[in-house]
Amino acid sequence: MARPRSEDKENAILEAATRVICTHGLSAPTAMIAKEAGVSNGSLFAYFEKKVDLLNRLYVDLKAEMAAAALDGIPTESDIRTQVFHMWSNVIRWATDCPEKRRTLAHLSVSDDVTPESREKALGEIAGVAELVERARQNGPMRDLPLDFVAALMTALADATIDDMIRNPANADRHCAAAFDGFWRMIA
Amino acid sequence: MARPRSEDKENAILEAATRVICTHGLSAPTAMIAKEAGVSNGSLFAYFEKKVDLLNRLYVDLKAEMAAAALDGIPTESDIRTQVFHMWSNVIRWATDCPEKRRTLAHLSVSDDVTPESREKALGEIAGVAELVERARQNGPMRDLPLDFVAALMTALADATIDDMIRNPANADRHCAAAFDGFWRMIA
DNA sequence: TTTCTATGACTGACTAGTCACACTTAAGGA
DNA sequence: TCCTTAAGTGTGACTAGTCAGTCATAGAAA
Repeated sequence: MARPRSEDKENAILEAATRVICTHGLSAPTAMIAKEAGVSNGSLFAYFEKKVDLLNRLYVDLKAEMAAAALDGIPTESDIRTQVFHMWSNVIRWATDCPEKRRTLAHLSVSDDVTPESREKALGEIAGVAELVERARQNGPMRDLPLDFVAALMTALADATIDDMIRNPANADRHCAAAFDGFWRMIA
Repeated sequence: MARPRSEDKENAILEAATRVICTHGLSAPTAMIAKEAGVSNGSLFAYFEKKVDLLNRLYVDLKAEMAAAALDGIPTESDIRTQVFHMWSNVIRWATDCPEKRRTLAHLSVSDDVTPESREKALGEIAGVAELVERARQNGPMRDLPLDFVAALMTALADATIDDMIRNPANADRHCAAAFDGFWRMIA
């Protein structure tokens, strides 16, 4: 009986928030996000009751998108090292292809506005990644450590590698491969 | 002939800022920092012209303190692995002993308010750490990579390890040692 | 006609930084 | 030893600006 809410507008707000937060940080005004999305200030609050709600939604969405990118086209017939390297490359390609998404995700990751519930949800989204890491380390020296911890070490290495690749594009591929080799010596 | 500016007050402001930013983030009001330091709002701006200046100073100070802690009591007679492990343990002890400083430093590290100049300065403060890493990797598989990159990988691993130890204190020592073993397999 | 969405000016709360005035220090003169 | 005075520091109420979130009104769909 009434005018339906538009999914396009919600997406426009989320995409605008990614762009604006990338450059202005989490203190980016909602008015700026709304303007960038081509939507009125008031409408933003129709789609997301509070600014924190928008932030939490964005965090989960970006994590899910990154996880989906990581698992894209994994060669399941190949040996495990090849598969994990494929995943490693996927994550790094996603991060270098979408620097705005990565930067915004980095802002969100360290924010207190992102609730433990959202972080839990995001952990669920990256289950596929964890499963691959589990198979990779199961006969290696880190086989008795909690999987979460090993996954965190991998994420830390990948993140530092991406930072380096962005700062120093000339050696990007070489450093990407070298860091993966290091990671593999560590776990396998 | 005039009343001298008090170094105690400056330190009180820096320490108060560490505590307040730890819990309230970088958006902590200057008024709150001044109150915590037992100093008037106006005085804070006598010691630090702008809020960013305080933030930058705090960043460099905390980095220097961490570097000093890292190099404390290195057994220079022992083999290189022992020395690097000593440094690794020092950093991790500092971080777990002063969680407020670490958390505030983490807030500052990702902030755009911290200028490249401050980051450069901080890099100078940790030169001793870099020198040790250089000796550790010089015959290993990462000998041809830039030292900065290898140091960044170590920092990333140490940081992820500290996060894990804080979340999961029961296994702290075991994970600390296991992560160092992994790091050593990676570089040596 | 009903029931919702869309708009943007507006509100109230908050914050970085200022400023006029009060106070403190130390050097120098008596 | 005490007083004067120059040259600052210390204070907190205040200003100017910002921002999250609201609300009255207009308009679209059913």
